[in-house]
Amino acid sequence: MPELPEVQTVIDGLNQKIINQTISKIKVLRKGITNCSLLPIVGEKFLKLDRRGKYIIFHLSSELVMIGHLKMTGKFIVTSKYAKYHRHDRVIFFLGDQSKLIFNDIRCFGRLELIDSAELLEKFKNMGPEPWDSKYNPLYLKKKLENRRIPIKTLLLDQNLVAGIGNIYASEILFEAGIHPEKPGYLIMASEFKQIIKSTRKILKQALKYNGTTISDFRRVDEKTGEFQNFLKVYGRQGLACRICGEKIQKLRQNQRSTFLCPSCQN
DNA sequence: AGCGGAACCTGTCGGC
DNA sequence: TGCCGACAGGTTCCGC
Repeated sequence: MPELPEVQTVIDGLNQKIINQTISKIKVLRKGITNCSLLPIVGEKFLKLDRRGKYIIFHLSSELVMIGHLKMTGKFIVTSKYAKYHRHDRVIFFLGDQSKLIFNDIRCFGRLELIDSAELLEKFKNMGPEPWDSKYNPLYLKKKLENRRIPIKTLLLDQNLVAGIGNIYASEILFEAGIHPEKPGYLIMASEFKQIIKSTRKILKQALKYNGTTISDFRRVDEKTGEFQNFLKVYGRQGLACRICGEKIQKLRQNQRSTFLCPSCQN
């Protein structure tokens, strides 16, 4: 479900609801979600939230940091402590103000991990720059892509290249950039590096503005959907007319994942 | 090192 | 109606 815009939307929602709240009790309803017991953070407060790529970083009033990843179907929902449980609720944090923070995840791929704050740098040391970081620049892309034989679409999904892009936005970014998703890294030209960076920022910024994309599972912290699905130009539109040229949108399989493109606008 | 495929889980949808 | 396979926003591990 969640790529950078969805994760940021969740963080924005959580910022309004859990900051300065004390954790009074934690219920873990499913094993395998956490790397260790969450008991050490009972009694602590949520002080501040950060995002790195698709990870949510919960800074607490202690040396410990909780790191969350939603993977495909994870959700954070804040409701009244009296709201009934849902089928896929996995971890519940009871908060001081009579609300509860629920980690709900249909497929159980998502994770909540406690680490020492001193380990944060180490945790993300291999992750690529954020899309708005000046380190994400044409020279950087040239260095990282010039010897790669695999398709640019697959490369954009590599979190060690650039952080936060997933399967929906990879297709949308390459459509915006006018580049064919099967073009291998080493054949990308200098002008196209610039275009990829520009398109990455433009698409992600638009998606952020509309609170992310809801295809099926993604929900905001208040359970509303995102709205960017209404603005997708290729993802999920196979067989429909390209909004620019009228050509039929195609669907491909790359590395066991769907890719969408306009064969006439992208080459 | 780079690359492809399987695995991790659960649910839904389409075809027969 | 029912069964079966394919597919779903992600990441990691394994083997070549």
